[in-house]
Amino acid sequence: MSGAMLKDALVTLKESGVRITPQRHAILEFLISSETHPTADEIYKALESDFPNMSVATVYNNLRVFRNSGLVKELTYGDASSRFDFVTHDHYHIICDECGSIVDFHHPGLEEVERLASYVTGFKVNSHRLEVYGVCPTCEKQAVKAN
Amino acid sequence: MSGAMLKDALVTLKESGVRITPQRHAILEFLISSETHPTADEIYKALESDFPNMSVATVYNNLRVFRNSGLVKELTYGDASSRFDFVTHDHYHIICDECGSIVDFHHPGLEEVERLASYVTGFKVNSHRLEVYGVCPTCEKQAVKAN
DNA sequence: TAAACTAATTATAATGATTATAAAGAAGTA
DNA sequence: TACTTCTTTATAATCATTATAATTAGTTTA
Repeated sequence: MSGAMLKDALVTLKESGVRITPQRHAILEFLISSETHPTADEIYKALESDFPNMSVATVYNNLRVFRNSGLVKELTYGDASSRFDFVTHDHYHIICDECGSIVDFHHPGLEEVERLASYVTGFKVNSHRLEVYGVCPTCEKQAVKAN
Repeated sequence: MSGAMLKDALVTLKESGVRITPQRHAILEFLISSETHPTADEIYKALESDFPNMSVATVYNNLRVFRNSGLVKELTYGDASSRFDFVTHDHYHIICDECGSIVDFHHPGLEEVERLASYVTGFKVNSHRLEVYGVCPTCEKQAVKAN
């Protein structure tokens, strides 16, 4: 079923006039199979063995292409590098304050919040971003052990 | 009343053992009076005339100090520089996709979302981040005019 | 009030993520 | 197959932010 997602993504790209190169194929495939919201550099390193000559710029360029096609979402957290997430169905992220791990969770969209924001500010609303922060079970366990 | 906010902030700092320097005083004052969620560089430039010898590092250092004391919140948006927001009472931000302007709005906290996220993922929740994106009235007017 | 202790500031260099550039290579098409 | 155009590569540049080390200045206490 992740095979179908890849195929769909390739069709989407082709339809918007984007050429399918081996590098693009590999980056997409890696993103889809990945559970970990990788950084550009992690993608680069993961594909190094298959593409020894690939440039980091290629990874960045293509992530931008994918983002512009709506296939990939960029997650930014100030300090560190951006992370990239293949868009499947809508979900939110919860992020561990200790180890930085990112876990998906589903929740109905926050249309009510969007409506209120629009009403109060006069903006025409396009989208929103929500993240929850906390401590993941693994880190919590270690904290308990340490006491 | 913004004078009271500054006074409170200075007390908070003093109580946590942070020295009050003229630079810190000025940065805080500027942040409180500012409506625009400035970047570190904007703060630096704004205070240049009063503190011709101040270093950019001082601005960054002190913004970190203020953040650690809970006085200031850092807003990160990937591409550009971080923006800094003096914490008054809880509010969310709505951001214009066209011109980047940031406007505050108030909404009851999303405790329900936090609860669900915690339940689904097993995380101990600390906080959340919510932003709404759209087009501000000014940009909307210009878009209409352009058609 | 002045000495002493320690933290803060300054100037500068370093870091690290991301982007720009220009030449070489490869997709897609007639 | 040859052509056109987009993509990749390698490298240098940019820009925000942080580290460093020397100097300066708050704060405390006698």
